[in-house]
Amino acid sequence: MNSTPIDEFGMVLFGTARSWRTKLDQRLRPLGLSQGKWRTLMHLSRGGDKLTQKEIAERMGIEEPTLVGLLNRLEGDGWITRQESLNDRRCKTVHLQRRSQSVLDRIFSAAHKLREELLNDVPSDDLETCLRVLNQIRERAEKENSDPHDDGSLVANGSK
Amino acid sequence: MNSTPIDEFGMVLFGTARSWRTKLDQRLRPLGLSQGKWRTLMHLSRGGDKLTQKEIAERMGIEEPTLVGLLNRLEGDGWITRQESLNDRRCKTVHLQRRSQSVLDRIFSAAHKLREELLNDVPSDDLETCLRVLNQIRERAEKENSDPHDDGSLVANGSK
DNA sequence: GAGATTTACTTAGCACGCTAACGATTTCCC
DNA sequence: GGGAAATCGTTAGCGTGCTAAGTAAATCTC
Repeated sequence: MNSTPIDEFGMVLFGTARSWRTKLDQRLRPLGLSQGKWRTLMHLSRGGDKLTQKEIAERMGIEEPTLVGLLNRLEGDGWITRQESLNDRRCKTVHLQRRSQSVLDRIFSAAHKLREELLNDVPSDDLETCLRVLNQIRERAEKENSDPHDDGSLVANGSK
Repeated sequence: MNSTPIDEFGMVLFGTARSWRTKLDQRLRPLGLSQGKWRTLMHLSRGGDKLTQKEIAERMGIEEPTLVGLLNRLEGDGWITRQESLNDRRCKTVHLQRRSQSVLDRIFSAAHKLREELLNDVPSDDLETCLRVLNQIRERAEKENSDPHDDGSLVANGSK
């Protein structure tokens, strides 16, 4: 009645993502970094000193208030600075401090090493299939909701 | 230079899991439920009124303190009760309230419906491959760490 | 050009994951 | 049997995600 492969797909997806994240957290913790921090630094590094907070949040797939917290901590630790934009005083651009490059190298290296450890004996055909499926699912999930008949009629008798 | 399929695998995995979770959160929110809550109820429903908190946490793949918070909220909302074990007074068993069954039905149904929406046009071969790969990754990631020379000296002159 | 709307960042408050450390109980072992 | 160790639940404190609502600046509209 339950537990078709499809029924457990979500659970496996969540579990795998959590395990991966936890592993990376453990390895980067000695550097004083966490997933949110290194992800932010990575995106900044790719973006090249001219991204606004809005743009960074978009690239990272998180909401702006979440990014604010991350940037506050990164600024407190001295990895980045915020700077008001000249053209548009609503915006702030975010800049890596000079000392951040060395830590970025370690981040990229640790992340790459972990990926290799986790993926090295997965056949590359399978990996590509998996990647394609995941991308397909994400696109579908992010599509603005259809929800043809989500019908509020589910009532939920009780609770809070 | 960058973006081999392998290099983005982690990002895609995280992103897909987040999108899926967010979608489900949105749909179950009208019921006053969140991912943590419905996952807990589901596991309780499968476990059948005799699991201790420790066992539930294990099945859910979360730590005990995390479960404590979830159970507090579920108890506050009247979905479950805690009961001291007779045999071992350190343990508590967790029990679904009668009214929880109807909400469980809706949870299972909403989760199943979402899975179908997200997965229905993925070829089942691909899906199985994907599931197999994910399970393999998770096992690898959860394996007690080897980490033969995680040594802080990783330095990585070279960047990515 | 003044008022309404939109946009960018922030604040406040919640959910849920973690580790570390504590109290109560049980179990282990001499 | 009695002290050490292990086990179970909890509390405390933090990180990272969210939504809702607030402030300041830019833009749109009349």
